[in-house]
Amino acid sequence: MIFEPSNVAAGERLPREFFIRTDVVRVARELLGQLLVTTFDGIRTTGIITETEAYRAPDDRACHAFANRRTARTEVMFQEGGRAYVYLCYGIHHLFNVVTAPEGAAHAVLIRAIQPVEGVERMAARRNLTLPENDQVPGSDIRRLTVGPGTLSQAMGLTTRWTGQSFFSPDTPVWLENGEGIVAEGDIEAGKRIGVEYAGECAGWPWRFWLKNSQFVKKG
DNA sequence: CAAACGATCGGCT
DNA sequence: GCCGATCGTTTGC
Repeated sequence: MIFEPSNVAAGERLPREFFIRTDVVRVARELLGQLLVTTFDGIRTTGIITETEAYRAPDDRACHAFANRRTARTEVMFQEGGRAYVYLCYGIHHLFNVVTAPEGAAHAVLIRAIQPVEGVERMAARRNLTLPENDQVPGSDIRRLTVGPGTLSQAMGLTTRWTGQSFFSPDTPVWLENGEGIVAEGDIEAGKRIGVEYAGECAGWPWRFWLKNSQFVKKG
């Protein structure tokens, strides 16, 4: 069965067919507007994906599995799409990626930002932030909750503990749901990926995507 | 075994 | 805009 946007109604889980497609750049675009869900602590926390980046072995120097090099850390990227790849960055930040493509191809999409929907209080607690009493409080910008790959992972309770977790196992605490279908091309902007200057010409590839009209992205 | 290096964040100037 | 924190992973000796 081939994935078709019309096959999945709003609120339903994204199926295996969505993730195992071979074009990770397209999947990165089509993850925009979808809903990331976790259910830790018996509490459902969700957010609309607003910013993503594609990473693709073997030709992408910025990808951890560049040249299809297998290590203990990157092995999960070679597994079948539809699971988490979470790794520790700078010794502090847990970065959550969605593994894509069939088994053997190491492709993944870094989730860079979400817009909180459900469980906002729990997210704030995980972030050690106090929710603003109103929108005018200086320094209380709600974006500090879930904008940035390290901060959204913390808000959602996602750590390296969950790397390899399938979105389809019966008791999984993490999965994705259809938001409102595939976002139109005109509502998406693209640019260079962040923090990959070391990757030579790959650093210039426009594989970062964000919702043009969202406040919940790094710039804007 | 030692050491360098991050797909970042937040505080400070 | 700049800079330090912080530690698992990876690679080199």
